[in-house]
Amino acid sequence: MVMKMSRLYAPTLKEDPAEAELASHKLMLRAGMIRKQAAGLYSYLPLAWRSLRKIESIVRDEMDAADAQEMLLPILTDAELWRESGRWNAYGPELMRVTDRHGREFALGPTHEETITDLITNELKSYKQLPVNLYQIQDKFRDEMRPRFGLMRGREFIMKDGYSFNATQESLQETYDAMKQAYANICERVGLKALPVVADSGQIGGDTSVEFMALADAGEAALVYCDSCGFAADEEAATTTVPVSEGPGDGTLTKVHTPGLGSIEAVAAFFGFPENGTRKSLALITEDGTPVVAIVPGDHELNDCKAEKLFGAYHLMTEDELTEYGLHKGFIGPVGLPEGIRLVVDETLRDSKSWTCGANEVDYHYTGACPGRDFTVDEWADLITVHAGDPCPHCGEALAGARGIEVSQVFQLGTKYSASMGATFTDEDGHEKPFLMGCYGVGVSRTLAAIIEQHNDEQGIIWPVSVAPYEVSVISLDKKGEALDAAAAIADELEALGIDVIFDDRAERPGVKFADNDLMGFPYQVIVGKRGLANGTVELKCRATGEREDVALDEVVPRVADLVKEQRA
RNA sequence: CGGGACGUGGCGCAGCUUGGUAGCGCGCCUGCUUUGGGAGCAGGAUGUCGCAGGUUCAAAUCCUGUCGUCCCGACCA
Repeated sequence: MVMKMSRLYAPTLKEDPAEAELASHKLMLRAGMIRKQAAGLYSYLPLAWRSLRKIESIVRDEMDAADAQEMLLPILTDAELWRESGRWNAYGPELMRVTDRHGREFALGPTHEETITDLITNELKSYKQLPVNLYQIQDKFRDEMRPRFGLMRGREFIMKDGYSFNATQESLQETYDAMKQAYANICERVGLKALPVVADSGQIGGDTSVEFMALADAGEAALVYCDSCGFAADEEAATTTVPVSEGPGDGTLTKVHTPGLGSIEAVAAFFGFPENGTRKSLALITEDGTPVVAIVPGDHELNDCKAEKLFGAYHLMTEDELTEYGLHKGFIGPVGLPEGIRLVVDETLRDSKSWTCGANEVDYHYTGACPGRDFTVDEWADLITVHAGDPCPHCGEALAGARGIEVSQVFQLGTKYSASMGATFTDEDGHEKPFLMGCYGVGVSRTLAAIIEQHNDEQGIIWPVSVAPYEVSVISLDKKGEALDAAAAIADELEALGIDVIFDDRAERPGVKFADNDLMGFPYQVIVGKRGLANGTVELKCRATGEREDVALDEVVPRVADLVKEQRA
């Protein structure tokens, strides 16, 4: 049966709801696709659900083609497993916890490394059974500090999560590469312009990771990419070799009176040098209480993500702590650092021999400070946040910046979970070894939001055919009579050809129908009215281009069917 | 969790400063007219003003608390 729009549960809104900020969020609410239940919790109405199922089916298709097998794990996971992996505490308040009637604790799965590892531990014993790659599509739960932007960051969301178990690094790399390719295919097929970027592996752990970023100004993530060599990275993870200019002076250590110049900007201006020629010194306390001075080029920031890896849960020194350690805000530097303070310097400064930096004395800076000669560096490390304009680490060309929505991510986990949970197999040589694991996630509901974010205009959503809730809408301009009958017949014929079609049979005025159909974004509209029928034609409108064309009544069905089938991914 | 804003028919908002009858637009229902880009006229329904206390003769309005929502920041698919 052809779906009739008069029966469709899709309450549309004329005005933007006050709570929505992003185009995708507004449009999904306006087009009657989603409704909020509570912060970060949404009901998917029929239109959204149809698109989600299409996205899922593309995901399944690609997963199966890459030799992964679908299964389903329980959403509730025993706290014991989480304690074993150490994440019951490490995951923190983001883990939704529930207690059963016996007082036993469970987590609502935010991801399923523990569950899957526990499962296969008992079943996979030999290298001969490997590799195994399993996936599921399921609701996930994360008690986000700040759910926002509709489906972009929900507390309950749909995710495809997959896990591979491999015997060797080569095998893991192979699976990982296959997943990466599958993810690129998925983005392409759902109509997303996405960039695979080098990522930080974050909370899940492990060492190698790539995120797929759907390019969108509304994206929460900043990324940098290189037009010449194709390198791309999450700003959090990007490394670079920033050329640093040497400071003023002839390279001899000189103390300069700089009264009141406690900022990089002021110091650079004072010396008439770019900020890049100065050195920014930050005093902080690491997780284990060690005082550290971290130094980065004056025009760059300390990267929080990198710093946390190095220092643990660190914090910048408070005024009191600065005093306690004999440091002066605005005039901190590497020369004459008080005893006991560890000096960590960004890699990019390795070859710089003439620094302009604080003198550890109020109102004084040094020029010409030279590492090795005037002070000793305890550790060189990658500390800075890379910016657009910095050179590409591979080819040296200037990096461009963009914003993106992280729609999927692949990780090589290594033995992080298998080791802590005692998940081992027997290798060829008879030795027991922990599995090498990979994990692969696609934010399915977020992908839906990202697609809309990339495909919309003033009028509403513009669905790619592959994920449109309906591929064609047939609109009757009359409430009854020949136009209605002709439209009904066209809709029937299209459906018989396997096209997803919806029939706008509503007793609404044409303007209302056009507005709703544009808002809901069906890729093709077949508009049937008396006027055209008198000439034996109907109008075919392409939502994406806005082009309309009169097509003979008996040609429109094959015509639209072909157009649709061509564009199915 | 820190900072900011907001809770008034289904949706978008006004009213609150200076306490006293709850209002507008959209949507909804009925009728007539209209009918190729969100129609016109006429009639109609819908509110414990987030919740709980307090002040007062009287609270949407003032006070206290509380819950919820949104935005900015730290986390992530």
